[in-house]
Amino acid sequence: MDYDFAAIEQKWQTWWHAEGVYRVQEDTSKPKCYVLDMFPYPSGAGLHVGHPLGYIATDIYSRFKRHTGHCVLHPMGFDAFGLPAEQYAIETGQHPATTTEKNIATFTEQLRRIGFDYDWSRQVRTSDPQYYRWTQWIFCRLFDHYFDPGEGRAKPIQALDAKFARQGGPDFSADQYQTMTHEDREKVLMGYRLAYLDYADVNWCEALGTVLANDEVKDGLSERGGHPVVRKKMRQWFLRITAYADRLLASLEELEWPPALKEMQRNWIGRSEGASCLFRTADGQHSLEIFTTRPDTLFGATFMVLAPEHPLVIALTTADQQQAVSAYLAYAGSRSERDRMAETKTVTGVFSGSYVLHPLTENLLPVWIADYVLAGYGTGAIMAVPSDDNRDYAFAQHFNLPVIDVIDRTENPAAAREDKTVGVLQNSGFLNGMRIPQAIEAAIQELERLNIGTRQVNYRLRDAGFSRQRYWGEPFPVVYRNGVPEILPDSQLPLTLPEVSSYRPTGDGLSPVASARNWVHLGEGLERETDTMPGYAGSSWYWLRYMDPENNSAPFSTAKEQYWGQVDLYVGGAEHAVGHLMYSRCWSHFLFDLGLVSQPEPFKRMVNQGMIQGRSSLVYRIEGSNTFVSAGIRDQYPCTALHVDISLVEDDQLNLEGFQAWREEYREAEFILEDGVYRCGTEVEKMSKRWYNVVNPDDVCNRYGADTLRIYEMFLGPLDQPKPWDTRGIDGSFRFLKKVWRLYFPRDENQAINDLAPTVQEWKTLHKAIAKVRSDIDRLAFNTAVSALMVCVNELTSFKTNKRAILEPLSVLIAPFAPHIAEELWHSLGHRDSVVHAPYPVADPSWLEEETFEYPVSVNGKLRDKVVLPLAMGKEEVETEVLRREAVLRWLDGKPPKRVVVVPGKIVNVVV
RNA sequence: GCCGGAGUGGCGGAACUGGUAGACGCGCUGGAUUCAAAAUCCAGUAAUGGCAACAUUGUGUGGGUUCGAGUCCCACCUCCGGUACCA
Repeated sequence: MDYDFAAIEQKWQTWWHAEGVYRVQEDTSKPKCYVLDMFPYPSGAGLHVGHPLGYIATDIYSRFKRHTGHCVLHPMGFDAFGLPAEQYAIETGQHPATTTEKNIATFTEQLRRIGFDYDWSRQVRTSDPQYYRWTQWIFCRLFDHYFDPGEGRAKPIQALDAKFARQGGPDFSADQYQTMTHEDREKVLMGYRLAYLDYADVNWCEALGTVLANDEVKDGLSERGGHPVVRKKMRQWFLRITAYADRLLASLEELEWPPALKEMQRNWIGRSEGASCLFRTADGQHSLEIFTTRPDTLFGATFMVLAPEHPLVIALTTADQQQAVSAYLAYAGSRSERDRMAETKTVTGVFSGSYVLHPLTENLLPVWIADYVLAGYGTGAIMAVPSDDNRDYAFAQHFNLPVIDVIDRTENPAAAREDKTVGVLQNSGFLNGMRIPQAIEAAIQELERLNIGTRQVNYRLRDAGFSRQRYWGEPFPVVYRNGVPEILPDSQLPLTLPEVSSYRPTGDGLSPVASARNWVHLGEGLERETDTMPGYAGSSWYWLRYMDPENNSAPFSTAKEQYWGQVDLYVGGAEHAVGHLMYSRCWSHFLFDLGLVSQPEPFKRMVNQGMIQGRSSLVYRIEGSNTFVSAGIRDQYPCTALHVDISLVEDDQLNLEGFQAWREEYREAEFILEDGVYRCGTEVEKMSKRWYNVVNPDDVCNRYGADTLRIYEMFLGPLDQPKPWDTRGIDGSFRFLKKVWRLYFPRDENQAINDLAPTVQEWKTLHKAIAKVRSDIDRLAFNTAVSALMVCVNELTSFKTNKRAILEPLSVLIAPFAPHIAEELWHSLGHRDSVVHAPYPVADPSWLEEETFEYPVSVNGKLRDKVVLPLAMGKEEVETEVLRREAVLRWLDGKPPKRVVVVPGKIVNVVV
């Protein structure tokens, strides 16, 4: 009987499905384990072999946890709202729901073939009204709450409303608030809600009549059509994620995430401590607020710089500078973000004509305008300290502005200009002689005493834009009554998407939803919001829905949430390092404040799987001809490398007829061969249709089976490293499974499995593998776990092991990696239940005890003695141990040896 | 520039806290089996020298710590990923 993977895999996948072996039921008698994959966007292209890598890893991990007595939740779903489906709808007129449905079916079928242990009954889809009902529900809660900085958590907006009515607010009294109109009160509260409306720039393309996402804009032109794109203010929804900045930063500490990922999140939040400071203009008309992390260098400020977009630019420009400033603003406005980033070396700017007073020295400081200061960070204005900031220094040099050296670095000449810790203050009045950290403190205290500045923490993090002018997303459960937004009562959720006749943008900047007139207009002065939520809305809480996907009265039940708690292991791509993970953490913190989840942090342990790269094949065309030269001899000709479809290449040799048939232009192609064949060059690069190097998992499953695919993907290398796919290497994994098969179904009938007692060697081999595989799975080192299994199977093969006592635990040992063959083997041993729930074998330490070895000891090249020592003993320990032996000492005559050479496991050489 | 991570055979990669470098797999070489091939099995495979036992050199480069360094420290080079006029 041969290893017929196709029949085996088909058989057990059907059986698992029929038996419901992967159905998860909360079981309080067991410890829980929640293993999660980032759910995919169901694109039309289907999967390539890179996609399942992370899924295979979580599958092995979750199966292992199930074998070791955990109640495991390992769900899968689809992030089904998004742009590609909408684009496709625009082009074909098909409803995005239809194409999405079709794509999901393809994905599901591809995933099923690989034999994952997902509980498909818990599947979620973000575009399902029964799911987005609760996304809308959470949005309503965000709208209904504000962040109380005193308590550091979200509270109901009614509490703030009551507080304002009782004690007034920042710039109004209680009486004033009470007498405000409803509209005005709402305006005030809008400044606090966690989901709020504000005006912000969007990428507006007049020609297309639509708003574009950032990645649809290239160099100021629309990616499709190349029409000009301008910034335009529009009223949009935002999430006040900045309110949670401190908490999101602090709780990063407790997470078992890759250090790089945590660092990216830290940088994204970009917390910096410093001070704000007010500079009055010389005419006393205005004051300019700046933020600095170096208040200690206040005496070194010799000029001020405003961002071109700063609101005071107009007011501070004097008549005689009017022209120069207008010209500069026009120039700055014409430069895209990209231009600005690209040429950071060029110094540009213009003098406004105005001066401010230095708050401490009363000196006059000129106010300049330059685009190296960004409107979006801090206050959009800085005090320039050329002595301690490289950009300020370059600017001062270029425009010949004064420099006051305020830091004495003689103690540490190597210190950089912007070094924040090294040096002593000079030329700085009362700060003179202080070290930098001390001076920062003193300066802040002085600013606060003079009431012109205050200690301040600044963040790079911006509030998240939450509006999209698109069709295929969650509708906002919002109605405008005379322009004032109100959320729908929970009983009216879900608010489903209206049917529209066209998915094309309306041309006036509104979402296609706006064309559903009856849906939008509810009566006099009563209109629905026509924007939809962005792609990340549905993915910001989906892991919670898996816990209780059928719930019709709440997003999830408290009891189920308390059982499943945090995600124990989350695996996904690093491309979501800041977006999805930041939003999800924020929503989770918010739900925690509401008492809906038991921990603020959603994902305890996180791993980014590395990308599987493609191995492209290249052919070399001699320039100006249709002749192709083999890779080994291409240096003899001037030629260009061209990508060729890897399906036309076998073992790096080109299928010549196939190549000629591939493209019309190659029909007449001629070839210069080497050794009678055409060899292709290879290149490792991203797996992409563009390079014709995509390997489809279905093809691998057809040829080798899902178990081989799983083993090979894990064997390729560490989970988190990028690694090239090389189909030629897959034979090793396939051979491994065939060897496993032969242990259970030997060719020789006399070798049939029996109940004899295994030998010591057999036990040792098995238990060594158990110990190694268990610890490797724990640290997600699946590549070495597979190696350990290979060693084990190789040894058992050489022992011709056919003992049930070894082979039974072996089938379970292999089960997480190759579940189909394991299930077949398990049943072949007479079991009727599924191997999926079999207890994982435990390593017996008595079989792992160290072996000993009898070391021959040679003194000056002559064999003199023998000592018995553990084989695994270190070289030096052996040495010490040998020299301690009386018998050896006798041969040394008490003299210290010149040299002792231990060849571990072989001999000890002593040279006197 | 800054922040992460990594440089090990022909290739992918092992070596988990300093202790036999190159596990495991691919490829390659030789052999067995076969009419032949595929498949399978056995042996070998870092380099150099040697028939061999073995010796010497070897983990990007140069130093250092240590009885002992791929692993730790310092300096540098290269590659990958992220990020940036962030005041």
